Amino acid sequence: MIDIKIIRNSPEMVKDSIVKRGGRYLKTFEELIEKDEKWRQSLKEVEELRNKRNEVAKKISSYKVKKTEPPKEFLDEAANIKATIARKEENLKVFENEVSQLLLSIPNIIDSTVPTGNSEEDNKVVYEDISNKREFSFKPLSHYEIGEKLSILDFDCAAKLSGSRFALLKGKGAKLERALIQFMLDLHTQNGYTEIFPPFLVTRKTMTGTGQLPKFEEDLYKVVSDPELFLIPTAEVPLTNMYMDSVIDEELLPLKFTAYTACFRQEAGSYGKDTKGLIRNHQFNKVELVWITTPDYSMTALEKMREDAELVLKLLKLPYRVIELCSFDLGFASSKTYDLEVWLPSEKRFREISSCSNCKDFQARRMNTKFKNSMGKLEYVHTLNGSGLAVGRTFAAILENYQNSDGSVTVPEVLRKYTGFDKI
RNA sequence: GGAAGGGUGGCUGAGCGGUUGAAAGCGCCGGUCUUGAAAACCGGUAGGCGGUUUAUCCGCCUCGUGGGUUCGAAUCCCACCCCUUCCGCCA
Repeated sequence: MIDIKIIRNSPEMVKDSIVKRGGRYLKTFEELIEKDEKWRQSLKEVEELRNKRNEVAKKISSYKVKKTEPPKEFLDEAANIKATIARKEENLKVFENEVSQLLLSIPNIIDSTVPTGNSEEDNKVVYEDISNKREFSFKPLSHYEIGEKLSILDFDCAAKLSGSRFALLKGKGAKLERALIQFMLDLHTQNGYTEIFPPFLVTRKTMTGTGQLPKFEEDLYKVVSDPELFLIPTAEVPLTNMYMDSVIDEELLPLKFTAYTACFRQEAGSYGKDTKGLIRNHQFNKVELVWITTPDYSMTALEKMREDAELVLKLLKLPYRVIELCSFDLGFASSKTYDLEVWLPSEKRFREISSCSNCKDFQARRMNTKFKNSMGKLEYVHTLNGSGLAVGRTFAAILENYQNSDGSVTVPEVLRKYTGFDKI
């Protein structure tokens, strides 16, 4: 969440940021301002009463300590105040809850360098590497056509087991998926990331820490037998929350984590979109990157993290480009985001394969994660996350970009020591 | 799932109804001593929120979480969560 003091001191700046996102949150914002006013008024009243109560209690205490009876008028006054407080506190609690819910529903302030835009058309291409883009002498097939022909992907079987938007990998396909995970993790751990294998189920509080809750509950899978537990939609959630409610030594920063996890998303609201193949499934694999840094370093960290994710594509020799998301397309928790997009020959277009975001102190404030700065003061850390990469989409990109006219697929060189075969 | 014990400041750990927001130690910051460092000694050192200021004061809240008892709760009661140990079950 953003600092409510910033909202109070510069409401126009925050409003401007919300408008640039497309104005979806304007109503919430205005309601927040209104409720905050009421809450502070109510708080003032209650605090004054509590102050009175404390003073009377202190007076009574001075008699009790001396083992003498306090005057009856003190006791009566105290009882009186108590009743009033109880009434007013109930009121206060209502405002307090409303304000905190509203505050949790306001998106992050966008960074000043983010291009303003009204649709994803306004996203900016900042880099392109198509040196590995092939000219096909035949009509390139889609990854699911290739996969099904080679019997390494079976969507019918997956649908039988689980319904739509699931994949079943078989034989060399299953092994290629595993090889990709291993390759990515090895690469990142060599680059200074600490590998984590986190829980795939996390609590409501954890989901709130990174911003998936309370706004986006309909995107998550929940556990029916335990309403506090949710399946992670990304490893960003457990990784970033590792330092929830704690103070980190500044010397430990930046912390860099990588993890492979399965990810689970309901994909509500994407009916009819990417219904075939590996692009948009309810369950998919991803290798994630997370940084926890000091505020002055987080923008540099974003560039570094993006490069670490790009390296995977470079080594796999896949054509890709880097997009800087415009204000409209920016995620809820992010203040600045780069997307990496890989070339899919069958679609003749680039598709998102990684998203690298600087969330600044937005998540840290929700998680209560701080560090002690050089002045000895506690300060919120900055958090960043990025995919390094989405495994299923990488799988798809390999099938498409490395397909041969005879229907076979060549395994990228860097993967061969993991797969043990060079052709599918 | 059952039983017992426990969750206190950045950390360790005392307190178990009335100036206790909290002893002591560690750590950290400043100072003395020293050519410098260490040691020793002296002093300082929780966070959040509201108001007032813009840097000063006042107030409120916080001893796992949420309720309750009381004029007053870290301290008593209830529920829940987590940790440790033992038993049971189990990949």
